[in-house]
Amino acid sequence: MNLQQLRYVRETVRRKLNLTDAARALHTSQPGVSKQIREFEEELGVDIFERHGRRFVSLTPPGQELIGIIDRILLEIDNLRRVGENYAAGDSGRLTIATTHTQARYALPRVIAAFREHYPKVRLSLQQGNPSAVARWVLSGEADIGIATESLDHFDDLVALPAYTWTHSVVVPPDHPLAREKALTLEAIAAYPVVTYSKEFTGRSHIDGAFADRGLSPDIVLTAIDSDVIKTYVELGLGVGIIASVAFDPERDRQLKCFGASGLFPINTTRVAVRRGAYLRDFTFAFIESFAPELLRERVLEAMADRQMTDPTSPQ
Amino acid sequence: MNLQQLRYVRETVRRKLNLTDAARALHTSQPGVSKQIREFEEELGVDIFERHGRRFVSLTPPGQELIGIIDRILLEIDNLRRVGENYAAGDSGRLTIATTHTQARYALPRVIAAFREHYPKVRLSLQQGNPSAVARWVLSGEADIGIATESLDHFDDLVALPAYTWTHSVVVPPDHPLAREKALTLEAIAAYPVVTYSKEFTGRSHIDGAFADRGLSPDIVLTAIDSDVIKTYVELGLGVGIIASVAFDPERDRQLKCFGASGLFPINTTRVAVRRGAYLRDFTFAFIESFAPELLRERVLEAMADRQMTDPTSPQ
DNA sequence: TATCCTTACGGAATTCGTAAGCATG
DNA sequence: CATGCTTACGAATTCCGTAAGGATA
Repeated sequence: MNLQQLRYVRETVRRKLNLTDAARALHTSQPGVSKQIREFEEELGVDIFERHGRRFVSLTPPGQELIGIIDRILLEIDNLRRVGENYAAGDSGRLTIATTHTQARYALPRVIAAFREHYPKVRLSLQQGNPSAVARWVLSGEADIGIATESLDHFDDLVALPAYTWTHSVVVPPDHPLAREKALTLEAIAAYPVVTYSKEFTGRSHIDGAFADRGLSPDIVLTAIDSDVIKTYVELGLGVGIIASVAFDPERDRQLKCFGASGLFPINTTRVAVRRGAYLRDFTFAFIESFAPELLRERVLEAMADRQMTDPTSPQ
Repeated sequence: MNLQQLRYVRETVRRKLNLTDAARALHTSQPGVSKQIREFEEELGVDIFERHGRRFVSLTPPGQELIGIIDRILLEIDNLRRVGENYAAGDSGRLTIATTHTQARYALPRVIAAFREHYPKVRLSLQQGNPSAVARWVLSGEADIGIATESLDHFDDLVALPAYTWTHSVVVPPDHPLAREKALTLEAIAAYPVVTYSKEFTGRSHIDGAFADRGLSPDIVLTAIDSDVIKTYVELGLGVGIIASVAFDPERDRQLKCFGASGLFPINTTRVAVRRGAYLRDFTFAFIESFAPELLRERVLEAMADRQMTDPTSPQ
C-alpha cells in the first residue's frame, strides 16, 4: 500500500470512474494507474470499483467506505506539507481564494491590498466561479478558502462562517418612471422589466423569494453574474436593476438613481468557508481575520472542531 | 513522502526518540530509518527532531504538530485494511481485547464463549494488564477494545462507554471476629488488617476514597491484582478481604463468609473503550453488544462521533 | 469502431541492508 | 568507550512508461 495508490483511486472517483481521465489529470500513464489500483484492491482483498467487463461503472460497497477514508488520509497528507511550509517559510507560500465576481470586485480589493502589505511573499490567486464551484474548489482542496453569499452551508465537510451582512439596492436611469418615486415597493418594481444577478449568485435567491412571497413574478429580462454588467444594461434602459448595495458608487454611477432596498429584500450574509480538517497556514488565518475582524483564529478553529464527525459516505 | 517515513517517525516518537529501538521494533535497519527520517524532514523543510549532536533529544514545535497528523494518517491506513478484511473475510480475523484480571476471570468468560459460537473463525487474544496499560494498548492500536473499571475515561482519543455497574463485597474467614457481625461498617473493617486489590485495579480508588472520606486509614497488608489471590490470603487469616462481588462464589468459597458492601463503597462502572476514529469490524460491534447489550452498534458510533475534534498535541 | 481497461516488458528510480564513521554522555 | 545517529555503497525491489491486446457501447 502506498500513497500513489490512494491518489489514483481518489482521482478516478473524482473523474467519474474514468481511469484514463484520472491518469491524464495526474500526469502519468493510464496503464500505471490501472495496475496500481488492481494491486491496491488485491492487497485489501476487495474490489473498489464495480466493473462491467473492462469498464468501471460504480463503486462497490467497500469502495464507498474506503473512499471516505482515503479522502481523509490525503487531506492529512496535505496538512503535513502545510505544517512544514508554515514553519519553514511562514511568510511565503500560496493562498487560493475561491469566490464570486461580486466579492472579488467589491469586497476583496481592500482586504487583498492590506494582505499584500503584510505578506508580500505570498502568491495570491483568485478562483472565480459560481457559488457551487466555490464550494467544490474548497472541498477538493483546490482553494484554501471560499467566499460567497450562497450555497456554502450545505456541505458537511465545509465550515462556513458569517463574515458580513449586506442588502440590495435598486438602480434606475434618471429618466425612468420609478426615478420620481420617493420609496419603492416590490409591486412597483415588478411592473417593469428587471435586470439582476444570475441564478444562485449574490443573493439572487433572496430576490426571487421576496417577490414570490408577495405573489409577484417580475419579468427578469437579463441576468448577469456581474454588477457592472447589470448597471451597464440598466443605463441602456433595459430595465430596473437590482444589485448589491456595495456595487453602487455615487461618484462613478452618476447616470443612475439608486434606492436602498434593505426593506424590500431579506438581509444577505456573506460567508467564508474552509475545508473541515484542513490545516490552515498562519497567513490564511490572517486573511480571514482581515476580511472579517470578528473571525479570529480561535473562533475559526472552534468552528472547525465543533461538530460531529459523521461522514455521509461511510456507514460507519 | 511515503508511508514508511510516517511509520518510522511515529515509532521513533513512541520509543522515546531512540531511533535504534524504533528500527528494531519495525524489523528494519537503523541506518535505513535514519535516512528516511532525514529525507522526510528535508522534504517538509523542517526538522521534526531536536538533535544534540547526533542524538535526538526532543520534538521541535513543527514536529509536535506533525506527530498528531501522522498518528491520524496511520490510524486511517489501518482502517483501510480493516474495511478490506471486514468485506473480504467478514467472519474471520483477529480481535484483541485489553483488559484486567477481574474482567478476564469473571465478566468475560460467558461473553467469549458466546462470541466463539457466533464467530468461530475469529482469533481472540486477551491482553491482560493494569488499567493504564489497557488504555495504552487501545490508544496505540495494539488492542481493538479495552475493558476496565478505571482510568479509561481520561483520554481524549479514547471513547469509553459504560457497560455495567457492580459493587464490592467483604470476605472473612468463618472464625474471624467480623464473621459474627450482622452488618459491617467501614470503621469495623478498618480495625483489622485488609487484603485487597493493587493500586488502580478493580475499583481500588473507590475503596481508598470511602475510607479516606471517613478519616480512616486501614492497614492494607497485602494487595493483588487478582481476586483469587486475595481470597486465598484471606483464608489463611491474613486479614479482611475486599473484592468485587462477582468474585465470590458461594459454592467454591465455602470457607469464607461474604458481606455485600454496596452500602460501604461507591458503585463501580466497568467501561468498554475503543480508539476514537478507528474502524471497527462487524464482529467487534457484535462483541461489544454481547458484553453490554445496551451498547448497540449505533450507540457506539454515536459516541465515537459525538465530540469536538480538538487534539491536544496540535495547537491548531 | 471508438473508447477504455488490462497485460507484457524493459528501463529507471527508490528502497534497504551492510559496513564504516563519528559525536555524545 | 559504549551508545547512537550519519554517511557510503551495492543489491534488490518497486515503480512507471511504451506497446500491444481485448472488451464494451
